[in-house]
Amino acid sequence: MRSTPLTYNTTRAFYARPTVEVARDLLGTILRHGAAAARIVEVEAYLGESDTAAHSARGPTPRTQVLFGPPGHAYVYLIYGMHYCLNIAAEREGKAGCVLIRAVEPIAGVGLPTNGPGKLTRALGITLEHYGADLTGGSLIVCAPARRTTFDIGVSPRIRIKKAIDLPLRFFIQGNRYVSGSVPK
DNA sequence: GTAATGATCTCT
DNA sequence: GAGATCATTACC
Repeated sequence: MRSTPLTYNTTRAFYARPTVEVARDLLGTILRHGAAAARIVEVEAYLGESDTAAHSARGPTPRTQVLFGPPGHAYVYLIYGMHYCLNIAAEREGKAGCVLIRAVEPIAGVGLPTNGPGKLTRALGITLEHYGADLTGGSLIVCAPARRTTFDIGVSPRIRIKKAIDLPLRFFIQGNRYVSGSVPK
């Protein structure tokens, strides 16, 4: 049994920045849900404007309203009728933009694979009940490591979307074994 | 009301 | 490479 790293909660200001910056800075942070903890190793940025691949591209809808609300809140949705995906709203209130958590590295209390968007939500027990949850305080939170670790950040186009596939908005920790093995077609 | 779509995963 | 499986969205 190893001790988990000392951590401090992320702040609202952390998320109230350009989506791409938030996405990059989320790499290496700790996602906690109850007793489960995992390190974020792969993310994708979805921009609110001029990003046809984003759910927020065509304006607010009942589902995407949280993306236009205050940053630092969870956007969870069911995809393909089977899997939940966890996103974190970025940008200031009134402007859409979010970061999809694609893969995490288990730290404690995780007994299932986490190398994929649908897998990590299942492994951490994240469901629609977390829709709109405040990730700066609550049962589901994101913490930053007390000791900053350094790593190389890899960049690539986003995976398995059908629009705007040319944009390099996927970020991951270079060489980390928990980065999803999915390869764009 | 009806139909198309999809930021996935698992098995073959 | 294909199927599972359903909420959301767009359109009639």
